Amino acid sequence: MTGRPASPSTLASAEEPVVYVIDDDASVRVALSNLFRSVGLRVEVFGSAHEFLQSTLPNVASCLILDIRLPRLSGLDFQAELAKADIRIPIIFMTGHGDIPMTVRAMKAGAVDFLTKPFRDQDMLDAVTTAIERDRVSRDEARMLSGLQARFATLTPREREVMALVTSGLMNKQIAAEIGIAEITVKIHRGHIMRKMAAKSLPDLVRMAELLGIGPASGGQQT
Amino acid sequence: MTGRPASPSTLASAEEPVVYVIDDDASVRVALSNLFRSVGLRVEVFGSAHEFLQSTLPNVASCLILDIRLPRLSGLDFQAELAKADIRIPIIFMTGHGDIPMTVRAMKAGAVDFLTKPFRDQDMLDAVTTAIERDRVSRDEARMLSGLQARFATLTPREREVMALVTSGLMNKQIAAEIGIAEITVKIHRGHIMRKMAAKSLPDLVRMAELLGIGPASGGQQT
DNA sequence: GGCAGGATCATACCTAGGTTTGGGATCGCG
DNA sequence: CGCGATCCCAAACCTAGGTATGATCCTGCC
Repeated sequence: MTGRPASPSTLASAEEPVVYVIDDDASVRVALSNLFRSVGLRVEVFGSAHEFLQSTLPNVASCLILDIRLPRLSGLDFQAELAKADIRIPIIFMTGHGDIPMTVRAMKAGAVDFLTKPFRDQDMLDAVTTAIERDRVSRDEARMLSGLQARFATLTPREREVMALVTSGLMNKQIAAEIGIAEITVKIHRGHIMRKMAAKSLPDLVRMAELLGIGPASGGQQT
Repeated sequence: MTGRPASPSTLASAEEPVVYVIDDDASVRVALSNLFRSVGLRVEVFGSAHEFLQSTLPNVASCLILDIRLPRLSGLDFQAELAKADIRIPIIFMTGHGDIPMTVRAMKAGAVDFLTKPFRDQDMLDAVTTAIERDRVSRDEARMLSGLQARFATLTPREREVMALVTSGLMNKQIAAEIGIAEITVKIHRGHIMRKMAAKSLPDLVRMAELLGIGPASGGQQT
């Protein structure tokens, strides 16, 4: 199973997940690489965090395995850096001599697992399975949300305002009074909103508004 | 979650939060008790998990502090037991000689923090603040949800069915065709639903359905 | 048996939502 | 300066949603 699809598909969940391993010890890289390949997982290994950052990451479900004690940058600092750069990827830490505060910090920051060396292969594989699944879900959600946001971005300011009021449950006439325009104009805005957002029904639009975090305070507040 | 205070108030967030401490070492109990009292927090101390379980817990924001090494029951097992008994309370672990796997297990199970003795007072206070706030939010949500569920329980089977279809975005005539009744009957059911659920608008009802986890999965919805 | 609650439906009537057609005003930009 | 985008509105017209009145039927229960 080495066939690498060159297809420009956009569905992360439809492609082969990847496991990234960062470790300065070549023997660790080889061992983990073999372990993952033995269960049919794609693996990419790196000798340092720097190398990892310079590679271009495909948009597929993935996870990152790294030692808490990296050469230049500590694993925890690297985790924080990824978060700051908005690179969200589930992390599994390994450590030979970590301590509890480190563990707590890593787990609080969202690490999937924190394995002490030597660990059982099965523990690592379980952690990777969890991490990949978590990333798959997270990517699916992110993709859906970005589609929504793209459509929302095509709305004019007025339309966004009306959408917030519509999804909050106000009637057209109330919206008209609220923003000082005629009811017929609200209806027209509303029609545009439904078409631009590709909402099949009002409940549909309401759910979109929920995902977009649109409350009556989001668009504009007056009076 | 059955302990109901006799007080007329129902808002946990409006009452004084409580910190529960379970430790078999009296000096620890005293020290922590003093620490929390010094910042104006209510404290209840217990010498064992058993004692804690036998007390009736008031319905206020709270958190639990316990040593990973409890006399009879380990802190981790106690955590698991609470979860199994559906007693949700944020837990802060303390340990004198814990290890990393313990820490990981506790954090994965939702522990707020895992402090190694000796810890700085401020670290404990920070953890408690986080835990109390988390519990406050969680209790507020639970209370809101239980109100919703109570109202949903007053719906007849048919009304529940119609509610699922309405909130999924179908028109009355489509719903009528779907379940084989007249459109007028759907309208009547719909009116009952809005009144029983105390929904002020369709968007309102849609959001309730979201919180209740009601999908178009006709028939029954089991999670 | 009779009563309550649930489910069904018809008629009538009203309100709310939505589109089309057609028009007008403002504003930024090439 | 004209073009396009945005925002505004009216009249006409149609569909969808919602309520009230009154009625039938069934079922479980006292």
